[in-house]
Amino acid sequence: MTPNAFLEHLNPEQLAAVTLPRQSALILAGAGSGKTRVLTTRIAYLIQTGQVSPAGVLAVTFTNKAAKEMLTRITGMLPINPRGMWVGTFHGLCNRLLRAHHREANLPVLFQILDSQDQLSAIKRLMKLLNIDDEKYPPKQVSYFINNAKEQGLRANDVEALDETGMRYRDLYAAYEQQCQREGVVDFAELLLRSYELLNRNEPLRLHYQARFKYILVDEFQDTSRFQYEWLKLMAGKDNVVFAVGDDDQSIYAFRGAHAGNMQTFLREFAVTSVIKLEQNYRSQGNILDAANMLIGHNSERLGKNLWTAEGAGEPIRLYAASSDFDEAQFIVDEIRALVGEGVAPSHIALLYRSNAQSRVLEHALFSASIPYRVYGGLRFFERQEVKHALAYLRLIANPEDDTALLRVINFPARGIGARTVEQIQEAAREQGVTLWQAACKRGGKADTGKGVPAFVMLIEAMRRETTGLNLAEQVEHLLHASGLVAHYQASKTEADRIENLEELVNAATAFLNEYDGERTEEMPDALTAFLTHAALEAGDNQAASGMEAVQLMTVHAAKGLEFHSVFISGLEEGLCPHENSMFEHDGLEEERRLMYVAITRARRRLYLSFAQSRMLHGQMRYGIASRFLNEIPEKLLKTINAPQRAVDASPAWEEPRTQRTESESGQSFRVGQNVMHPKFGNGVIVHCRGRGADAEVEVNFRQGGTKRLALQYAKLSPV
DNA sequence: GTACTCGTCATTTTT
DNA sequence: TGACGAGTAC
Repeated sequence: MTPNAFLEHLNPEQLAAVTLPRQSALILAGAGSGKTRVLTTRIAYLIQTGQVSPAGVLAVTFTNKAAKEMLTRITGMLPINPRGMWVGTFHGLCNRLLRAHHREANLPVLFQILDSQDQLSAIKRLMKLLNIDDEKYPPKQVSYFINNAKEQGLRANDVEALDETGMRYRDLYAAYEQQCQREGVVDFAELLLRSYELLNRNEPLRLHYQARFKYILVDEFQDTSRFQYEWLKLMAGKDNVVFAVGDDDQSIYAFRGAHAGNMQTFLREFAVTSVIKLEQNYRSQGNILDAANMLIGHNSERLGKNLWTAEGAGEPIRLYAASSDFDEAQFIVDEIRALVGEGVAPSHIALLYRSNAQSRVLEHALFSASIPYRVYGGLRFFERQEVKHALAYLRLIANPEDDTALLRVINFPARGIGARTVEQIQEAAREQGVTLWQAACKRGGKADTGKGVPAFVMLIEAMRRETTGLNLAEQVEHLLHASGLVAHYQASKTEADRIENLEELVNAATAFLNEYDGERTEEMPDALTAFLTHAALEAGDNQAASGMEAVQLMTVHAAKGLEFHSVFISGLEEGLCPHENSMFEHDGLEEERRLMYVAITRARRRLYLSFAQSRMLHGQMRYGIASRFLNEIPEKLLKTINAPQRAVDASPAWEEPRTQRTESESGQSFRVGQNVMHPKFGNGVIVHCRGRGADAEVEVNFRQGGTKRLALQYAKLSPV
């Protein structure tokens, strides 16, 4: 291979980014502009030209999937062993760091990682122990408080408590931290905070890593949190360079801590002189890009970018105004049929929506039409309860002091250890300042009954004995049976299908083992711990097996990074998209607009937008008006599809049928769609009319205040 | 211990 | 409307 073979098909901006001399840079990469390609080619280029060895590269991504993809692409370009490179998520890299230096970080060798579920149950457990009212202090709030503090780099005694409640939360944080430390577990936020503190405090170590990682590359930079940015700064030190790739227009995760403002801060603090914009889009046709550009142009806080394509305008964007959510779904089904008839593969068609609840109507319509579909979201593999139970046994083998794991399975499958007994153990453990396991061991009783605490202790000890010397997959296999989990689910009528997942867990262990043996590292001496870490850090796929040709249903968030031949964006109504809750959030509307932008730019060739005038939501009929975002797309790009007169949307039988217009007693006439003014509620749009004369009623969707039903006789409505 | 009822709640989600 | 958690009755 010639030195620069992989540079050949890059466009000028991509090439400039890839071959940039050693300096910090910000690559503003629009949707579909070849972002991943630039990132991976940059790494390959740096190594190929001898500017850095693989060991000098640190690349951060946001999902494990992205990390994997990156490694695959790099090794596809260069015949190198990727081991030396550090490519992974923030959490994955922090884990690696803490494993390698667990002693300095004050952690046990085999520390375990708590996922959010585990964290919450650990908090609940703690609060029960401390006898704290969980009505007054909801465990969810407590976990939010703790994670929030950690995200700001604050330990419990750094937290300022302004009042009684604040003090309570702070104390809970402190107690929680003690509990974690005692049990040798860390939560997600702790991974980041602990490794930050480690590097910050330990100068030789910090200098070591700063000397090592000459080049730091960050993917999806707009999704970094404030603390992750601080972490990067610490890692980079004074001399290293950061190559940040991101798109402020695609920042849709502010609600979980992403801070797109990091981009501006980065420009300033790293004295960035090279900002390269990748604006050529290789995905969508012209009309789609124009719509996206026009829409996002309504946002004010932007670094500024305009996507363009070398391809033609393509088809117009289709807009459908449905009378109801049911009608909307029916329309989508009809169009999918037509598309598939034209030869579009179902898997290249996506149905996007703002919130998961919207999928139901769509699923129903698809199901009735016998169109195969697949819904993304929901439980992931390692989050399933049967898998969690099995993992808890694994965790106990690795470390019986893991109280969270112990509580999970001490009586599952049921072995006659009731809540009262568990409380006694907890009480004893608290009094003696020991872990539950130690307390359980001390607890006397007949062990030969096969029941009760002694039997449980013996079971775990026997498991430890019997699994030593076995490989990971064999260990998993063994304890699935020894624990009684398999027998339990086999005996159950309703949960027998969970066995499949348990079997899948053995497969996952086998697969993991194969990979792990190939890449055994100094940081991960123990396959069992490595597997448990893998399970916590990477929750696995949302659905077990699919791969079948099926239409793809998902939220807009879940669609980020994907592309489809045809995309349907449904539910484009005020209150849904933009979501009503976003109105109270800082930057809320702009984030919603970015969400819409992400949705639009998923489409390659065909894009459908639709909204429904009525929609069943939370068991109640809601009447909506078209999303403001639709008005922000130039009409010339849209082709409106008229609603065929399907069945008039169903009103309950006891109500007057709805009409398009009505007249008040005084003879004033109103029609659906008309803008009106109300002295108290302000401006709004009529969405439905009912009755006439003295009975005349209208439903008005007000800009502020939502939908109201008003009797014309009393309401002082005036046309605008 | 389990099966049932009742009440509550309802963006978006990765690690 | 419907999913889930807590609490209650057997």
